Amino acid sequence: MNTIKVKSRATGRVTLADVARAANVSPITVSRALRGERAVDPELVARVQVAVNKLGYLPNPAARALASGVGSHVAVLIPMLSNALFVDLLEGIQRTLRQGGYQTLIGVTHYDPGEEEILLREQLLHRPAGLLVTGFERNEATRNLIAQSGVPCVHLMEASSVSGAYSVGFSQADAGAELTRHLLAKGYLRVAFAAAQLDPRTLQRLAGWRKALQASGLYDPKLEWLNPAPSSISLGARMFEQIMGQQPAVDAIFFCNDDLAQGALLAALRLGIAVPQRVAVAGFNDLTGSDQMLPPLTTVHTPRAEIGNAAAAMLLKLMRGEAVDVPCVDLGYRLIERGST
Amino acid sequence: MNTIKVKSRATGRVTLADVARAANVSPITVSRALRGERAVDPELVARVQVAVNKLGYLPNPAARALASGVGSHVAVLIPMLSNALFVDLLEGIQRTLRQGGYQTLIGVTHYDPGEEEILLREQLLHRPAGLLVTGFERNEATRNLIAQSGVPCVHLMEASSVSGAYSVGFSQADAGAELTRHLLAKGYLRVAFAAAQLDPRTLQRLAGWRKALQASGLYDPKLEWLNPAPSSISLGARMFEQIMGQQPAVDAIFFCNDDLAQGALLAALRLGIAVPQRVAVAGFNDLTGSDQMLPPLTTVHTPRAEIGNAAAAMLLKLMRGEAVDVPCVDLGYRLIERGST
DNA sequence: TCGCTTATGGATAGCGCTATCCTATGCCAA
DNA sequence: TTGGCATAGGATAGCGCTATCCATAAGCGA
Repeated sequence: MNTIKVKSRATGRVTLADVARAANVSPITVSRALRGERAVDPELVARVQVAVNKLGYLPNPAARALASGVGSHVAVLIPMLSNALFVDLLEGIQRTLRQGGYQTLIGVTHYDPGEEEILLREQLLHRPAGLLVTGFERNEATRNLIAQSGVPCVHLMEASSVSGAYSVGFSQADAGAELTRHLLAKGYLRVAFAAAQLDPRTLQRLAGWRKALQASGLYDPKLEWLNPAPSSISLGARMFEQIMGQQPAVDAIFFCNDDLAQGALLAALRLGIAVPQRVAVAGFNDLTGSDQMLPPLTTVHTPRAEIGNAAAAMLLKLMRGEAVDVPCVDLGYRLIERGST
Repeated sequence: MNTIKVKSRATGRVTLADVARAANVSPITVSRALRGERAVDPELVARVQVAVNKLGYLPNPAARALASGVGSHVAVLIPMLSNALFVDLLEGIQRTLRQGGYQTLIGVTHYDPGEEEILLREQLLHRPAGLLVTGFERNEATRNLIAQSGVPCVHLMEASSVSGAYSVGFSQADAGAELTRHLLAKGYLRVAFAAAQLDPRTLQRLAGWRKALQASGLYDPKLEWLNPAPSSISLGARMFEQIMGQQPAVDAIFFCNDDLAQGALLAALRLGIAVPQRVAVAGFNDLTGSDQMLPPLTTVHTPRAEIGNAAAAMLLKLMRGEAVDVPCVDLGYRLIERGST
């Protein structure tokens, strides 16, 4: 018998080889034409394009990943999705990355360095083309993993210029200090700082608050209210009651996140404590609803969607091997004064 | 010259072939031992395990995907991350899927059927092992894509038993009706329904409300306040002002989502309208902060984390080719009566 | 004219797995 | 004994791309 034995596992999908045949060029030329890698005669590129459109060719990401050793997705590690801040950040990231042809794989670390390490290991297995991580603080193993992986990485939400690292964010410490100075300028003398979760960025805001108070000679460690529990509206309410109960002299409270501050405003309403007359309340991040509170909440607006966009755009450049002129982008913040101070 | 020409693009990572050599078996046996596919002599399995541990072997997902034609991830399509409901849902999904060894790829449709279709096409390119989509309503092209892809799919948040489809959720219509009956039982006679976004599930709750009112002979089309804009706290405030301005006779309002209801409660506070004396307010979903409002918000608690878990577990079974006994799981809901009604 | 470099198309050989077929072995009924 | 059949290991051949080397052509100074 002289029949050719064919054991095809063909999936029926149009492959690069089909396009090559239709365009009458070699497969590698199609590959190069589509990726823009190396120079290809414009006429051939056009022929390939026609064939691609006619056949409806769509590249197979798995094959591409296997052959090139790098995937067509970006791994994003963020602490928590229940903080609206990160939802906005993610929205910006996804939008920009999709336009660049990359998928976004989200890993939620729950603020746990160990979980972050595990997640990163898993993600690295999938050979992401890029990495977006929140802030700079993480355990050594994780830092080494990032460095040794050789995967381009941009750090989110902070703007410190750690040598050789890329980042997009703003100075959390400056923002904390500025909000504190606003309160001082308003005449408040005993400005408490109330925080939950105590992640690195919260602690930077704390440092900013401390610095501003110390500069005015008004710093007092008893004004620090730090609670490691997760941030939430109800925790804000509890902390407010606690502070007012134990330190009646406090005349302003800077909450490290708007959800806490919103809880505090609701608690004040419940307890009949006048804001801002009896005590002023300020938040951070300008989350949904803060402008609807009673009174509307003074806060600091942070440009997280823009940070997501900019970080993704920077990462796109890095993944394409293009040069990034400014490795550390500071997008600033904006004090928003409302009725609560 | 008789040197062997080696042009290795080897990545340096431990491959299945390395494990096979170390365990002194063939590569395919390693593959089978690790996947549990086909029977393999327990002794060989043990030898393979030892080799895997010694070498620290980790399978390459891209190679697996290319060879088998199916990826090691699940695509999830949800409408929006800014509704906390979906964040909780996602958290449940991710947790369960990760334990099953699958990655989660999130696509946000922004409640746009066209965008859903585009996202699905993109995702299908990546040959997901499974699919999780929100509800049943989508355009025909998208439905066909799902059906023709052959990818196992579970529908989230609804519990209707569409033939042949898998779903985990609860009856939105029943929940809407029950909350309405609660209001009627409390003696309210002119119960308005105020909704935004107007997605399918919202409309099902609307239908439930309608049915309950009609059953009591209290239905009046003028009590329907439907706004296609995205749901938010501030929109809730605006809608509340509008309703109270235009229909002073209304004595209770059922908002289709807690964010609207929270906005309404804040507006009531601002306007000096007593809740529930002058008008009762109820929400839906029991989102964060609803229990902290003034007065605390009556609402319907929906088990979205559990829905995520259960849907992911069902999908895991389907992806493994196991039988699913109950294709349509109803996880129910729970009326939570608080001070606002 | 000869080399030399710079473009550009293609042949070849994998990337690291799994589907598929084949073979060897053991067990049982007839 | 023999055939039938289930069990389990392995050889082979891809999956659909891209990295790498090679070949050919063009440009150009000496």
